[in-house]
Amino acid sequence: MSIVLLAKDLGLSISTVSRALNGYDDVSAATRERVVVRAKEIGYRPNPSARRLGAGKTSAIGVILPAASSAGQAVDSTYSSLLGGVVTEIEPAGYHLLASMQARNDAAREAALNENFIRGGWVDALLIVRTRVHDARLPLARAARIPFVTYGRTESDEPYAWVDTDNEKAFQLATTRLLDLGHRRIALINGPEEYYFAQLRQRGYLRALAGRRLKPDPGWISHGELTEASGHELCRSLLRRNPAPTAFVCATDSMAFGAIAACREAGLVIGRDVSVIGYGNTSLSAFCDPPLTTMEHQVFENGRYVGRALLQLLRKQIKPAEVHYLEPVVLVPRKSDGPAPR
Amino acid sequence: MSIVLLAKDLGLSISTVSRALNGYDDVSAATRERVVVRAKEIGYRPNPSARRLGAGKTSAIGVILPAASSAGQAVDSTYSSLLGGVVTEIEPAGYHLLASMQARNDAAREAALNENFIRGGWVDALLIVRTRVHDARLPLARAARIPFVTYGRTESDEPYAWVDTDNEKAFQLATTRLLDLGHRRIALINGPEEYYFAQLRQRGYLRALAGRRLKPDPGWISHGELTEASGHELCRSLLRRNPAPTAFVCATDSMAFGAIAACREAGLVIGRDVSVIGYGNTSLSAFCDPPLTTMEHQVFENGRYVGRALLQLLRKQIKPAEVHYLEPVVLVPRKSDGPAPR
DNA sequence: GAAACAAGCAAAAACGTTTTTGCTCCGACG
DNA sequence: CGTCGGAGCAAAAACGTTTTTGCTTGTTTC
Repeated sequence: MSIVLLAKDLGLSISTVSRALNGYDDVSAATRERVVVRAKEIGYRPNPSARRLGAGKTSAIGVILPAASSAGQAVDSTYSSLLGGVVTEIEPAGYHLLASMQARNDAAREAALNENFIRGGWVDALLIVRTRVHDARLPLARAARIPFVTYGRTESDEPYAWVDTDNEKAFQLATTRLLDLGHRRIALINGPEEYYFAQLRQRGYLRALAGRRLKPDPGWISHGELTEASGHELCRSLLRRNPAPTAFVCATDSMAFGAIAACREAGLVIGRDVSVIGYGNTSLSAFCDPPLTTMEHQVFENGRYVGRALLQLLRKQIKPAEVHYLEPVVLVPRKSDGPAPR
Repeated sequence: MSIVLLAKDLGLSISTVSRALNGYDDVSAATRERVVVRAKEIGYRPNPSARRLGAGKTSAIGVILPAASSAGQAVDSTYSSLLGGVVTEIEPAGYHLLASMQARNDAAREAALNENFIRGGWVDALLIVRTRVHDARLPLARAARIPFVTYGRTESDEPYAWVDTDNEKAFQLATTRLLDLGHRRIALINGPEEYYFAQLRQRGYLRALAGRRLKPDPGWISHGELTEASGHELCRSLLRRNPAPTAFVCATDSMAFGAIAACREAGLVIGRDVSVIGYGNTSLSAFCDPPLTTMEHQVFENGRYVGRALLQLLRKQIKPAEVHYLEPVVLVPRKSDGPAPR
C-alpha cells in the first residue's frame, strides 16, 4: 500500500500522486514538485508488479539466447557485447532485459519454450538473435502483436525491423582480396546452413568468384559450427583435396584459428603457403601469430542501435519497415594472408 | 479476465480454478483434471504480471552483468556460459533471468543502478558475479531480504552462499609446476586488485614461492584488465626488467595470449626461452601455437550449480551458509611451458 | 442422534498500481 | 449575470491473479 501511504502523508489522492509521479499535465507544477520531493524523502518505489498489471506493460524486453554450453562458449561471446549495447540504451528508459534460452538439440522443446516466452506476456518487445533462414520466432511474435527487432535478417514476406552486418559484402570483399593476391583455389569455411548469415556470406563469396568468371567448386564450400574445433576439422579435410585450396575465408575468427592450426599441422606457413581470413575482429586476432586478417564487426554499437530501435518501436515513433540498419563492413588487413604460392 | 472466462466456462469459481492449476490439495482430483484439460484446450496462460502482484513474487532471478563494451568483449564471454548454466536450471522451474548491467567507470551511477535493481522489487533472488574484495551488493541484497548466490567469494562478516573456483590452489599449482621446471624468476600477470579472485590467485602464487623458501619480488606482480592488450603491455614492461622473468602465470587465457605476443616480439621462443601459463582453458587455447598450458574452469557446470542453489534458497530448502561450492582445479598441460633456460 | 470434523468448493479480500470518469472551482466570454 | 470551458484534483473502476475466510455437505465419533 505504498502509494496509499504516500498519498495520505501528502493529503492528496492516490490518483493525483500517481499522475504527478508519471508526469501527466493535469496536475499543477507546484503539486508535482511537492509529490516528487516527498516521494524521494520517504524512499517510495513503485512496485514493479503492480505497475505492470495496472499499465498492462511489463517494462521488459525479451531475448532468446542461443543455447550455451561449455562446448559452445566461443559461439556466444558475441552476444555479451550485443546485449551490453542493448542494455546501455534501454536501462535508462526504465526497461530491463529478460533472457530466455534456447533448448539444446531439442526442436520440440525449443518451440514450446519460445511459445511460452513470447505468448506468455512476459515482455513488451523482443530481440531476436541468431536468425535462421526460416525463423519460427517471427510469426510467433507477430501473432502475439509484440514489437521486435532481429539481429540478422531472415526470409519474410512482411517487412520487419532488422539490424545486420553486411555479410554478403564482407565476404565478397574478402574473397576479392584473395583473388587480387592471385589465389584461384579459395575455400569457404562457413557456419551452419540454417542460419541466414551463412547464406549471405556464401552469396558474397560466390559473387566475388563470378566477378572473375570463375566457376565455384562446390567441394570448396563447407559448413560447420562456429568453433575452433569445427574450423580445424573442416580445414583439414579441405587440405586433403587434390588440388588443395591455397586460401580460406572463414565465418568467424574462431573458425579461422582452427583452420590456421590445421594448416600449421600440415606443415604450411600461414601468409606464405596458405592464406586465411577470419571474421569478427576478435580482440585476440591482433595478438596471435601471425596477426589475423579479418573483418570488423561493431557488435556493441549494433546492440545500441537495436536498443534504440526497440524503444522507438515501443513508443510507436517508428514502423518496423523503417528499421533497417546494415552495418557497413571493414576489412582489417594483417598478416595471415599473402600472395598465392606458385 | 482470462481466469474469469475459464472459470465461467467450467462452471467453477475463480478460486477453485486458480487452486486447481496451482496444485493445491483442497480441490478434488477429478475437478483438477477437468480444469487442467480445459485450460490447455482453451489455451489459457496466467498473466505473469497479475500472478506476480497476487503472489508477491516475481519469478525472476536478477543478475548484474559486468559492463560490456567493444573493448571488453573477451572479459565477459565467460558469463555467457555461466548464465547458460543458470538458465538451464531455473527455466524449467518457471523462473526467468532478469539482467541489469553495471555502469562503466561511474561509481555513483553504478551504486544507484544497483540500489534500484535490488531494492526495486524486480526479482526474487540475485546472482552476484564478479565479486569485489568489498562488494556493496551484498549488504544491499541483505537489506532487501533477498536471497542471493555469489559467483566468486568476497570479504563478509556474515555467512553467505557462494560458488567459486579454487583460484588459490590453481595458482599455487601453476607456480609450483614452473618451479619444478627450474624457473626461479616467475612473474604474475594478475587481474584488477579490487576483485577478490585476484587476491586469491596472488595468494596461491605467493604460497607456492613460500613453499620453496623463495622471497617474492613485488616487481614481478602486476595487475591489469583481463584482456589481450593488457596482458601484452604488462608482459612487455616485465620483460624490460633486469633480470627478466623466465615464466609468466596469467589471470586469464586472454592475458596469456597477450603475454605470448609480447614475448614473441622480444624474440623469445615460447616454451623454450620463456614459459607462459593461462587460466580458463578457453576453446582457443588448444588450437593456438604453441598450445597453451592452462587451468580448466567449468563455467557452464558452475552456472548449473548456482542455478540449483538459487532454487533451493528460494524454496528455503537450504541456508546460505550451506551453499559453499569450491570447484576443484585441473591443470591442462600443453606446450607453452618448459624447462627454465640456463 | 448430536457434535465434531473433513472435504470441496465459493465468496470476497488483497496485491499496488494506472486509467477513466467525475466533480469543483474559477475565470472568460457573450 | 449566466453559461461555458478548462485547470486541478478526487473517486472509483480496472488490471488478473493469489490467498484468506466462509459455507455447504457428508462422514465420523461418542
